[in-house]
Amino acid sequence: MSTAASRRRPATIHDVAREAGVSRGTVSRVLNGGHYVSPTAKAAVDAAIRRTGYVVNRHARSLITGKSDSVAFLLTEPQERFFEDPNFNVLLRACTQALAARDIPLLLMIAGTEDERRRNLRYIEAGHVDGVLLVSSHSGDPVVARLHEAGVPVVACGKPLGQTAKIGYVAADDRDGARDMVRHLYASGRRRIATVTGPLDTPGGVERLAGYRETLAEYGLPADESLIATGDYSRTSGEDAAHVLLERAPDIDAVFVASDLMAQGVLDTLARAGRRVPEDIAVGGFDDSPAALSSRPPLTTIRQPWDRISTEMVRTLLARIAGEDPAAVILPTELVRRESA
Amino acid sequence: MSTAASRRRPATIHDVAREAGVSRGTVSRVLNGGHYVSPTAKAAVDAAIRRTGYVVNRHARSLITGKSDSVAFLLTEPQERFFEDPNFNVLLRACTQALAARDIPLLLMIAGTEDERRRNLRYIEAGHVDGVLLVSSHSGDPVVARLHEAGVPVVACGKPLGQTAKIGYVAADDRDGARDMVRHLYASGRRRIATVTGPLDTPGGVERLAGYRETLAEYGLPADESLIATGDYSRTSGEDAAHVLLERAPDIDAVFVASDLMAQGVLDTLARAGRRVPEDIAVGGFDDSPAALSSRPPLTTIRQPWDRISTEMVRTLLARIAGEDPAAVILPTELVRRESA
DNA sequence: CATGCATCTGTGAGCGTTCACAGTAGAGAA
DNA sequence: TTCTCTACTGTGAACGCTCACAGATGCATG
Repeated sequence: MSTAASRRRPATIHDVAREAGVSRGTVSRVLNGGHYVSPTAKAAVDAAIRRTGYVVNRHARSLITGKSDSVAFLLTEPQERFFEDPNFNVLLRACTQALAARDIPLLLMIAGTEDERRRNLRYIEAGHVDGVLLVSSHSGDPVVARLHEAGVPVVACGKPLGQTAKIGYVAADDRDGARDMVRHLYASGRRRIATVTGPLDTPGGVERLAGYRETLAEYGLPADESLIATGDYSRTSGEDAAHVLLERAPDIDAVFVASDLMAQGVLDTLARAGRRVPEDIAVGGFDDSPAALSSRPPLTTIRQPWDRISTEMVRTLLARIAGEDPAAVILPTELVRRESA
Repeated sequence: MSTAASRRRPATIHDVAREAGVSRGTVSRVLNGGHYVSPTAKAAVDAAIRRTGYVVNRHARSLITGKSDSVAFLLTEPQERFFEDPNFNVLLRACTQALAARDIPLLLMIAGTEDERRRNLRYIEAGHVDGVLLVSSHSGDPVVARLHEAGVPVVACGKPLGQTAKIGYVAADDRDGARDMVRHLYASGRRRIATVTGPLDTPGGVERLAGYRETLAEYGLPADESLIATGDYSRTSGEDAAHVLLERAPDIDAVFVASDLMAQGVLDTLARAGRRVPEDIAVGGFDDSPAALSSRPPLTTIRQPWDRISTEMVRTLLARIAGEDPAAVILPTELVRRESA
């Protein structure tokens, strides 16, 4: 068994070449696509690789190619959101797997504090990764500019706000999703439709609000600012926002909430205020997170195609690394009807 | 500004040496601890590093040292658990940050399918990472044996069941946590205490059940097998288990559930069956996940020290990589009293 | 028969480090 | 003085790979 040799010292390209009776160059060519290699040579090399258990040493390769064949998943959120938001999990998992399919490892980086931000940027700018999948919803994030300036390929999740630099991104069609939801509320007979927005320095905050406004205008409903409350995507901020709305406009018959988590908070407040959902007030969420199913009643919500977002992010980033120009990809959302509206 | 040079081609150790007026060797020594370097030379090198913006090329270093200065976080769970279980998030985040503090990148690997498992093992066995943080609760996982066999340092999260190989791990004291909870239920006057266990091929499944049994015995309560139902940590399995229990033993006055998520399911079923919590039946969970707070009523539960578990995993793994023998670390849990019990 | 072109192959050089080793200088002991 | 020891420094030689290049072969073209 020559496979036993794989225990002691890992086989090198030399070992494979000797085993196959060819030169290093030929083995290398087989490894990199097999162009300009005769069928016989290729077969011999493949067999030798199998026999020796050879696996390419990525460090040696990277040293000369200057590429690392790895990608960073950089999260520049304050920590709470990472935990509370199930979308991050789906995103992270799907990105990992989409990359794994291409044999590219994913380096997970969390830049919550200033110190972490510095460390991670240093690492990335040193060229230790070929590209960055960026999750950073808040605008004015200095990281985006730094990365762009350093010439590192970046693809963001969600449109980076307030960014002069042209940077690729993949996002769900927030605005259209919001429109769908408000249309649905209108179609079920609601006319006093309020909204709880996300933070207005996030794309989800502004875009969903915009969709809400457009749809009201579309139906000729008055633009009443007292029907708009702002939250921060947390459950408690949903509770607070609902209080505000009930006080300012007790006659509302529907609320479009910009996230399921906040919608849960809204449901809590509504229940405590004795309002029945959906009989008295319809509630629409956004995200189709697990919370949407476990809430009482189950939330009608907007599903974002997180797995497609992930695969598109990976695809776009790899294209960017290969030299393509940055592109924006907008993916459609889907209305999920449950009992709350 | 000599910093401008950092844009074109990254500075090498050569550049730093020239800039500082010393040899490569001296720069290298400064980089690796600064032993056998005169104060003047060190100062000159430090200044040169700052001026040139030099960052060590890890590939070149790894090529010669044979170490990668990176660690894999390997998840061999079926996908659902990863999403549903908030503990994974805390664990992943804390591990990432504990490693980042030592400038060690974390490679996230998910081995759900057989194909992914093979790919990841190949990568790890090729020596591309120095060690593995393993999250794999089910017993008989071939990955554990493979990694151990390949001589890769591994630290598992939770005690690996059914493993002959001696492998380091870090875990919360499941058994003791379960004892605390059952004692708490007993102290509040309950005498017909049922339990919903986790899968019995997971440490959390067997250990928490063991703690339950021990405590009943401790109080001289009869060991009644009809009071024991098994779930799979999912919410729906909690619902089902509660149905089973109510049917088999309608007179129960308390349930110790081996996870908060299942406890939520139990609460649902109990509510539908018209049983009041905690008046009729007390419910105790396990994990202190966000679900514990958002459920009605809020769950009395057992908190596992996930941040400490994470830092201990990282510490133990690094020690293992440095040559220490594998060690088991058991960390204490904490009873969190809320309204459900 | 020379020429060109496409296909295939081997050979050095070098990527940016670390490591082993040889060597220097200065301090203290014989 | 001479020797030894310690602190420090510079110099090849790797590490395992890819890349550019040179050379070889076969086949069609002029």
